[in-house]
Amino acid sequence: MTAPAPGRRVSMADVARLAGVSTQTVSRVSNGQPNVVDSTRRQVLDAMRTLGYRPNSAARALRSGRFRTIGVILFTLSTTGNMRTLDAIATSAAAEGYAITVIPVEAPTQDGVNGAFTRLGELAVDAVILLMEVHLLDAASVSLPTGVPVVVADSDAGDRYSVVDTDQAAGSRAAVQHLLGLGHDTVVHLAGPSGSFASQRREQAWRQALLDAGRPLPAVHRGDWSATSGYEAGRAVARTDATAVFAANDQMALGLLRALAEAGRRVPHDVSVIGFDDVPDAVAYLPPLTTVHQDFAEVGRRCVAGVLRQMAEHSAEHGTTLVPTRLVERASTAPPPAAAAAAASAQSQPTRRNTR
Amino acid sequence: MTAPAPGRRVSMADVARLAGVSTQTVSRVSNGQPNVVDSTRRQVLDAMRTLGYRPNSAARALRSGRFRTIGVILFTLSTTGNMRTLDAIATSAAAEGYAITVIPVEAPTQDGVNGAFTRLGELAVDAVILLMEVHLLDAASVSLPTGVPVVVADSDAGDRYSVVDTDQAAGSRAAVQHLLGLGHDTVVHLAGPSGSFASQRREQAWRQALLDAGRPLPAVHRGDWSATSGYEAGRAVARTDATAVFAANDQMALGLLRALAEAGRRVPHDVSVIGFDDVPDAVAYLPPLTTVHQDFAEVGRRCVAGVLRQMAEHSAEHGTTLVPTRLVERASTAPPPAAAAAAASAQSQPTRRNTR
DNA sequence: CTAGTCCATGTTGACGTCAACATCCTGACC
DNA sequence: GGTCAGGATGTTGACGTCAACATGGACTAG
Repeated sequence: MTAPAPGRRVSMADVARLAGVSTQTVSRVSNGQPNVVDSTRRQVLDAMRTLGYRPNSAARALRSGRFRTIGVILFTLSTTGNMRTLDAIATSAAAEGYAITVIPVEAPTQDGVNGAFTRLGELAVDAVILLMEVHLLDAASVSLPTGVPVVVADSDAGDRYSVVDTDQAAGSRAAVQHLLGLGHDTVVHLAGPSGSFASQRREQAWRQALLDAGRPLPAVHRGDWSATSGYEAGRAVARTDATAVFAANDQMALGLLRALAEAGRRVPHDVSVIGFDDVPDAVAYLPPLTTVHQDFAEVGRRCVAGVLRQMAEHSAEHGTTLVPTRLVERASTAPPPAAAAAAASAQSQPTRRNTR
Repeated sequence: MTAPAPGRRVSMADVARLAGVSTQTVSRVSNGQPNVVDSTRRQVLDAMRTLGYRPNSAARALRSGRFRTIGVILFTLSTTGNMRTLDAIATSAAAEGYAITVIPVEAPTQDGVNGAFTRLGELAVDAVILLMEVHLLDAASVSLPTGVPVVVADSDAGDRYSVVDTDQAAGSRAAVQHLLGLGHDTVVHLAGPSGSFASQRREQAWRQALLDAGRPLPAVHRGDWSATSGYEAGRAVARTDATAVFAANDQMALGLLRALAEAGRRVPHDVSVIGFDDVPDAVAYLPPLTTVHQDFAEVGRRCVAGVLRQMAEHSAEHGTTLVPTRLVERASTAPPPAAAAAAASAQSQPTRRNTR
């Protein structure tokens, strides 16, 4: 009989026996090679269907040295950015016939990263996408296996790795300029954690934009990306006479909105608020949040394209690719109270700038 | 020389040559087997380090028939639930020495599911976790490869598969009873899409809870889980005299809160709102949202435990495991206006129930 | 009619690892 | 000193696939 031993997976040999051909012919049919006569091909396909044949990817990988799999190393899926980027990575990798293996790092510590890298060495991946800030990578004593293409997202290591990132600086600049353009004297910044590269970049761009416009530079409030930390910072902001706040992400902006509402400061009438990310919920915040849209999907696509290119060209290119942002105007920004009042009293007078 | 050919990965043979032992001894050291003398072991380990040896997982998998990888099939990562469950799956799988391969389904259509299942057949996975509603699975004409352990999350197919799910019914009941306990006459429901199993379960439990309490059954408002749809529904709710709303998820509750605020209905003073999920941001909503906490991490852990158990026992068990929920009381629920007024005017009088 | 060409199909061996079996060495005990 | 036990180490082959080469039949051209 041609029935394979029970409990064993169907192999090419089983199919070949049933179809009455050699395993090589089965291989050719399986890989869609052209030099097989139609009648033979049909026989083989029939046999495959009958037996429920599935190519053994382990044997294939062993033979070819390629797993058709990309590893993604990240700390947590529980941030909007990581999740949406991963989604895009998985989708565009699938389109190229690659699978995605997720390698979580238990804790954002040196040990955690080392552990992930050690596991990585044994994992069946052809390339690696790092979804994390590279200074943690530097702290890791284990280096990446050589010869494995790597692309880093969300980092500043363009001189050593291939990096894909959102254009944090341009986005932040757009946010500040939008507020200044509305007539605000200056813009307060609610920054992310000081250890975060994205946070640093946004903060620096905010500072530079104010400097370039010759505006006063208020003290920085700092959160940890969470809505709760935004709320804490918001209570402090509410005690000041700030008229415009640029929050480094939407979640902190959400907390900020709540703190301002509780303090009786109306948004955008008394205070304008702008966020960063454009999370799906931002449109439903109270009020709907003006924010800087990040194209995470594009970041993910470019990460995949990057590692595939490195694989194809056998190169270890480096350099930074910046994905542009887009300002999404909703209802949380408006001219400052004084400017609005001035505009109301004398509509002809330009309200480019006002002093308190 | 012992240097391996450039471009080739280091194999056991290379290590064996450098250490002056057989490949089998290298294998033994690599797998931590005890019957190797210390001096030999040291030599081998040194050689491994020198050459940067990493076991070839393809060869290992080919030999053992096990990939130490679990496939997770899902439509999108862009829902809180999927993302957090996947995070937990990845973490607990890693703890057991398993990697996670993400298999995205392009579209929630029959074709999309079929495509994913076809790919699955060739993928290097030992087991599968399905993060999707099973009615789509039924529509798929391709069946799961036999002999592969499967666990389904978020579904109702306990009679055919091993299912892990949140206890939707108990959570919904708790939400309704919380509101009734505060003195509301009845509770309006803002349901999820009618095609969703989770949505159906929550809606049914809400209905049953009201029936059990002998309360009137208001018409159902329906959204699509998004904050925007919650806002639309909220505008409709605001035109009614409803005093309590149970939203089927937090995002819709967020939109609902905005619609109520815009309509001048104060939460919780005029209208109480309760959500479902307990997303991290819920604490920063305006007001902070009372909601039903889902333990996605536990769902993920049990999914992994389930497939591992099936692998170990070589069984294809089925049945449903329910993960309990927890009501988180924040600031969006309160007694209804009439009851509050009555309580204020006559504190001694019990306010169990009030009529409009 | 024969030499030559092209193409379908078959045969062989190698990818890297590890289980099973084979061998060899050390040391204990009579 | 000889025998034997037991542990360390080596040898062989198989897992499933596919590239490279081998074979052989059909058809063309001179």
